[in-house]
Amino acid sequence: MDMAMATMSHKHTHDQLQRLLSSSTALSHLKQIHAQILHSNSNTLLPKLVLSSCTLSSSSSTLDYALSVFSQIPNPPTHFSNQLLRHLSRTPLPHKTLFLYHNLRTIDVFTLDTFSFPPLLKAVSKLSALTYGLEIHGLASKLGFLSDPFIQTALIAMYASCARIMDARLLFDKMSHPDAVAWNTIIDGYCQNGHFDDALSLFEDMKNSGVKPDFVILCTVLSACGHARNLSYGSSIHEFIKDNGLAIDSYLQSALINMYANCGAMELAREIYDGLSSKHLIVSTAMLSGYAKLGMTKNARFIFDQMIEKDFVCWSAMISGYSESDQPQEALKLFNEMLRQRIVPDQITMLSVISACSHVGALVQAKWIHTYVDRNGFGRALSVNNALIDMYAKCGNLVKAREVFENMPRKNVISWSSMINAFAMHGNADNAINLFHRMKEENIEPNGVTFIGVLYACGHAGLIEEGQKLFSSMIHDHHISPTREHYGCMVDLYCRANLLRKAIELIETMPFAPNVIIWGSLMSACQIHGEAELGEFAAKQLLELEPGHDGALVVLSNIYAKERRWNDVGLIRKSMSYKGISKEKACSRVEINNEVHTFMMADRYHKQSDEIYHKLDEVVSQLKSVGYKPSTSNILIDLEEEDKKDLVLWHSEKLAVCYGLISRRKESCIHIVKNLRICEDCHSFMKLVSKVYQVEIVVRDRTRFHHCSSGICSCKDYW
DNA sequence: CTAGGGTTAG
Repeated sequence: MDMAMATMSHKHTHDQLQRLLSSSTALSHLKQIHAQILHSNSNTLLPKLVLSSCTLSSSSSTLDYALSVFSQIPNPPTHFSNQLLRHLSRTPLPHKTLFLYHNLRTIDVFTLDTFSFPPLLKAVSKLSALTYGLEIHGLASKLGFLSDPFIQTALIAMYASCARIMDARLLFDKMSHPDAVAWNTIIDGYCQNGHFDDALSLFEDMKNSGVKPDFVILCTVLSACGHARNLSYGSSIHEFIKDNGLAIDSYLQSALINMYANCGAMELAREIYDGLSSKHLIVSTAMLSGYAKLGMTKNARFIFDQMIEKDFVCWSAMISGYSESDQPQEALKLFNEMLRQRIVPDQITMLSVISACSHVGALVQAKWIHTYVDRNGFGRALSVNNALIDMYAKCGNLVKAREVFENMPRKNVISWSSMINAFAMHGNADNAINLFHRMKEENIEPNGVTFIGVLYACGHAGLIEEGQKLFSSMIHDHHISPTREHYGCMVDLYCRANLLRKAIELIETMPFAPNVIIWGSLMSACQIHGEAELGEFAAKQLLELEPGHDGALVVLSNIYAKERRWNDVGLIRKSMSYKGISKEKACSRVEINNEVHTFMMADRYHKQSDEIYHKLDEVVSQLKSVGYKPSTSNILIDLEEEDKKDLVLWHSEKLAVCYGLISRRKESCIHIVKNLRICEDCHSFMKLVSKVYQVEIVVRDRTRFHHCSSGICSCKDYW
């Protein structure tokens, strides 16, 4: 490489340049060769340069460079643009393929031949960009290419991955003699759309039609078994492979391992895995994700760390493993490490990362991820934007969530539902409901999830009648049969409004047995409205369903504590410690000047701890002068009154807000994320601080957001 | 010697 660079100063022959092109390993080097090519008029080398830069890396900048060189080539031969299309469609950044397609279209329609369509459709499939798919289908039709079986199969794949499985099926049924590839594509299509049982029955159809299952189809079917958690069918395929003495290649190995792993049969997966002499990258990824899905992230990480060769998929698997197993910080850490090692993520990686960011709830990280997404061309994907809406909402920034939503060129029912849910979470019921009506005006059909959002919004804003109307409209106008979750929303709506009789009536008449969530909602309502007797009943029902449910035990003891029945409190505490149950430790994070600080109750780990407690004293006396009285009614433990006051004052969110007051820049709001529900005392504390110190405070607790300013909270004390 | 399908991440 150094030698190559050293020779750049003098003029090169065509052959020399060609050799340099094949040996280049850096973009900067290719750019120098580019200059030489132009200088020596060896323009016939430009295509070679384009392909070299593509194979060098699939990062956004390298591909952009390749495309810009391509655009300098006058009249590129079709076979060459096809090669480039094919290459781009296989990178993690398939939208570059469509970019090239646009350029080609502006040159001349007939630079596209039948060979151009499969890669184009592949890119469309990866992006699930139906609008492009339809356009390209139309173009292929105009050019008379639809009888080409390659294009037919690619179209089936395209429709299937754009969630139009029926269109895919129609095309498939039109094929007179579908070959193994076509069968596989349609079976895989059903899998992608979640119809695993249909996929398995199509597999039977295929066998009956006389087409012999090949390796590829066996892989697809095994994967269907995994998704359908159909261990018996999966095992029977395994038997079939053994009986027919088929050699098991690395694809089949990973398909088998994955099937067992997805069915939760890690021992069987492990059995195959341990027997392998060399652990192929993909096989290891399958094992890794099997463990990750079961929440066994340590086992997963062990495999990950032992892998010598890692691609973006296994990084994604590990990241999503953390993200889905309640370790979002680890997920983000790993993503940073991935970028440091210059591994290019794709859309799916980004979805996991965005989801991890939502779980963490830190706005700085959220904004950083958003910038990254936009700079690297992921911002066009519908699913990515949907995830961004949810992320901003869960990070407390409704304005940004809305900005993403409004700027989306295309929205689907998930986009609308996410935005409605975002408003609901923040107690902004009016906007949630307005958006719901706007959605209907734009003829987007709401689904069951959409209604969960609006009903939740109504419940949290005390809009009883509106909620009842929507619930009935869902059933009668939209023909959606309510699930247990919908009933849960309605029960909660009545509970919060202190219409406990109606809540119970609904619980008794609904066609489901009440679950933990429904009893929990009734129980909390009783606690807030001081209905000790009914609350005790609900808590006991809950404990019946889930003995040792920590929330129920805590609430039950709170109910007793409020009534000063210390004996009963003691009994519960004893049974909790006996069963080894304890309330999850409370912790709060505050984000100040792009840094995240974590506080536990009464902790002194922070380096400015003294200052924080000093501030706390000051704040407390300030608030007391405007009428604040520490309320100890929610303290579980039977302590002397004075000690309880200290405990409640040392709640982690109070420490966090004091740190915020010390360190925030002027005018900025204080943003706190708490892992549990905020207690009554902290809630009034926050409201008063927002008034006395004229600061906006946003608290995300376990279930919702509280925006406090000028002494008022967005939840209207109703949570 | 340039064309379609597979395993792993959601």
